[in-house]
Amino acid sequence: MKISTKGRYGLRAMIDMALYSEEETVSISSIAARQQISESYLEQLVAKLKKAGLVVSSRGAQGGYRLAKPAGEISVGDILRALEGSLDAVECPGLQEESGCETADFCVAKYVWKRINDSITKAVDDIDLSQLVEESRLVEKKSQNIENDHKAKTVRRESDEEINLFG
Amino acid sequence: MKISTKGRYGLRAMIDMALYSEEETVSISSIAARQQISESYLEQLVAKLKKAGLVVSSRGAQGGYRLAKPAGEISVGDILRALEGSLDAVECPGLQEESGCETADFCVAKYVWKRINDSITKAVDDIDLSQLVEESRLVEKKSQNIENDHKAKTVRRESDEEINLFG
DNA sequence: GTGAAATCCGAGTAAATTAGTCGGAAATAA
DNA sequence: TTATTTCCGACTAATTTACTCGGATTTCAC
Repeated sequence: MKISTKGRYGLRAMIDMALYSEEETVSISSIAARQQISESYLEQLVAKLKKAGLVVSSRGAQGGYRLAKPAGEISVGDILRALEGSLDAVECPGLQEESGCETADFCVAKYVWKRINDSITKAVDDIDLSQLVEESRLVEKKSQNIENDHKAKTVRRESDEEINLFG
Repeated sequence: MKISTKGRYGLRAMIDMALYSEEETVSISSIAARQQISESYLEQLVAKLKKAGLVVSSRGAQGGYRLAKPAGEISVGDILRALEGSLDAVECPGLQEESGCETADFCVAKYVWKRINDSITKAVDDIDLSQLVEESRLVEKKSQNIENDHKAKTVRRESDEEINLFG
């Protein structure tokens, strides 16, 4: 019942790309360095993201990757499904019409599986990359402000917004 | 990102027990037969449920298992956690205070993991065994009615209630 | 045109997890 | 006393995870 390193690293890579790929392409090696992920492993993950049409690449020196669409059009669900496959916690045949499951008619566990699946789907499809990029810039700004020790009130307001968005 | 056979079989076993253990204990072998689960494997699962205090046993001939508390006091979350361990899809150290994660301050992926974890927790803790027992009796009644081909309107009303409960 | 920097591609692999099986000891009702 | 049942630990095959590695191909910069 865990999201594997594929999904975990892959989402971080996509956030990284969203942050850095607006003007130029970013290389696997630069993402790997920033995110502390093995380069050769990340290569595989990005290949899946490319196959799913979430990123585009340019080969050769100075090449790299960019998002294939605006960050606002890429949901966390798109990313995780590209890397992990179906996010359904239970692939219960009883949930389909004409199921192959003999006990489906009497089995009420399927309602539980459906609820869990639906709640996961909703959670991941409600967040898109642009929200995470925004949040990321907010966090960065906040830590800068704390370092500089000024504009305390502004910081507090931004922090509240963050809670509204993700709390 | 899947709930394993432990959780899947185990929940079905608990529903079965809730349906049949009100008056008498039920044996592993009878659950296994009804639910089409291997007897020796089910043994292991029920041991976990017992350890978690969800069922009690009586040994020897005519022995078996019963729920340790009323069905209404046992949530699906209790059952699945007893069998699967933590249901968190990501055990992200950045979600704890004083995390060991170096990049936690800048990592916004953690908000995603928190959301997913919370939505799963809510989904499983909102359903208890008594709801599933009720639903199960409803489904059984419905199929009896369909067989007998009468009381069609009553059936339709009950079906609507079912949708309200689990839709 | 040569070299360095990149993506691209497939194969291989150690470790962990899953989904069980098996054999037998201990308890208890009939 | 015997059949039924829980209880317990060890074992195992298959699958999945989390990578690594070697090399082919493309393209920019000089």
